[in-house]
Amino acid sequence: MRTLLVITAALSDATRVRALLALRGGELCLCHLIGLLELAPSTVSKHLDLLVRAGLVERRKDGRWAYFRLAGRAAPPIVRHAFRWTLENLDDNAVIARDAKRLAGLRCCDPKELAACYKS
Amino acid sequence: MRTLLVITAALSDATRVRALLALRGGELCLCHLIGLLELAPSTVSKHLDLLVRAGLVERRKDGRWAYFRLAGRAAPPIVRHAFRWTLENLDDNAVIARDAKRLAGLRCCDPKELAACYKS
DNA sequence: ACTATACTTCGTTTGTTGGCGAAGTGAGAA
DNA sequence: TTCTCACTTCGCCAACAAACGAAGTATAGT
Repeated sequence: MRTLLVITAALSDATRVRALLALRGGELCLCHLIGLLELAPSTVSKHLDLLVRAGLVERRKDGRWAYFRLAGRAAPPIVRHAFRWTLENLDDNAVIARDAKRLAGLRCCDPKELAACYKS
Repeated sequence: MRTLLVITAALSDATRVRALLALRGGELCLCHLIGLLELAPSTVSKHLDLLVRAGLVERRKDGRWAYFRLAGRAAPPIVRHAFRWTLENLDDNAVIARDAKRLAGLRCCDPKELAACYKS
């Protein structure tokens, strides 16, 4: 029950669902997500922390950077099912479409060159 | 997206999940759920209203009584999947077990005889 | 050693949610 | 018609959540 509630709570916020969708295409570092979501670093960090705690996302540290990716095959069924449900049930949405578009631009950049990327 | 968030929000509260589980066994009127959840009538009514708005539960009025039941086959896929996910992923839990037990006692009563039922 | 950078944690503010009781609505009983 | 009862709506309060900036941590570069 607790696990279920933690997951539904994590999925009940638009920002977190957007982050989850962004990670479909593979690993991203926090600065990518900050650029995408256009929120303060501390806010994005907290959202991702919630997703990690819910087991939906995994965190990897590399030097100063924190990389996030979707939970993999090792994740418990409840997580994999939740994720599948989310992806299969997203009606087309202006914000999601915009994110996908902007993400393509962000992905091409290494974190180290993100500053330059923002200018474009 | 909006639909998805309404559903996850509805499922992110223990009281509402308990109500949903109680309805697995079939239709219940609000007074049954008040007895089960042990909360104020207004509170339970509000919770059920949220479940109805999310499309997870249907309401039927009969005289003074309001009967609630799980959304049926006519419900959209997103709802049916959400419901299946919820049911399949409930670890055994003390509250849920207690609810199931108490519910058996409540179900035998017509709403009209609930008062007598409470005494036992 | 010092600085700069990437992220996290802390404290505050503001908006939302869950709970209650009181008042309102509407159907059946007297 | 009047009363009662089941439920809903409203108004309030306490607890929680989302946002921010500031301060803290840790790593890479100078």
